[in-house]
Amino acid sequence: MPELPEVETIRRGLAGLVSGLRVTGVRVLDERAVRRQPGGARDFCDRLTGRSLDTPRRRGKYLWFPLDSAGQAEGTAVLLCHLGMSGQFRVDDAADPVQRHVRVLMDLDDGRQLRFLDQRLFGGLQISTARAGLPVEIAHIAADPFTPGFDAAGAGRRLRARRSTLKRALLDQTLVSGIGNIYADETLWRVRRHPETPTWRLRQGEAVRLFVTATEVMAEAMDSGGTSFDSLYVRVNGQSGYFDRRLAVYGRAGRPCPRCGTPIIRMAFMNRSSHICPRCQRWPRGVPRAVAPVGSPR
DNA sequence: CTGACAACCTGACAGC
DNA sequence: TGCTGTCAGGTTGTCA
Repeated sequence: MPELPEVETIRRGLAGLVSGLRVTGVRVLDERAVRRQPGGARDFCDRLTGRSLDTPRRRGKYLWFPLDSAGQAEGTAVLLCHLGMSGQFRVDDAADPVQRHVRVLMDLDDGRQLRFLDQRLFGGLQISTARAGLPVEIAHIAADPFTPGFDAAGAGRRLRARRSTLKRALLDQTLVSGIGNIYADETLWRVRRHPETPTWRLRQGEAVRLFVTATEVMAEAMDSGGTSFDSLYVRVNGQSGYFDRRLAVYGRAGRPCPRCGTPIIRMAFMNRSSHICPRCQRWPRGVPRAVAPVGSPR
């Protein structure tokens, strides 16, 4: 579900609701939501209780709250969060009924609760340490296009140095972070490139253009509050995003391409799907369509 | 370095 | 009605 625009929408919502509030109590309703915490749920609660949440930060699809940690020598403690496929944050009155799939409840000192929900449990929370402003677990994640000082030219050079294909490269969080399946497909449609185009085939200007386009798509999505297909992605206040109305190809197989009217097709990609316009995004010249399985007849 | 694949999970939906 | 299979926005680790 949540890619960069959704995570950023959530971050902004949380910034206005919980920044500066103190966590007075923590309840882990499903241990799997904190399985990345080395000391388990007990350790998670101990390390979070009594701390104040600073304004949340984000890199790519990761979100974290610096915790007030004056006097800590070896780094700043943070509450690190990844939403996986179905993670959500909600801020509710402590007396409000607890929604389905709530995994962690955090009491705040203004009488409300920060609630972490996650249907599929691919996401999770942990208490971590930040060094140089970055939680150590995500030091390997590349900057995203909205990171101050983002180097599009450098990203373009690294993309062209890869011996891979465009969609794989766009999804690679160690090249540029934040882009997921939706925005990769939308970006490739805008630049009229097929997902299987070899990375080394782009000229430098085209590679930079690819990331600039991805940035534009995601900025527009943020303006719409993100993309909601169902209740698995909603904002902190429960509202849906509405960028789905602006999608050109993702999830639109069989519907007309907004540019040329040709029906959009869905194709298998890494146990998932790619959505393309077969007319705007031609198969790259000289690239074999498919490799015949070894030993297959004729 | 690159790719393929399994694993981590739940639930909605289609088809029989 | 109920069973089975398929699919879904992501990341990580292992193996070739």
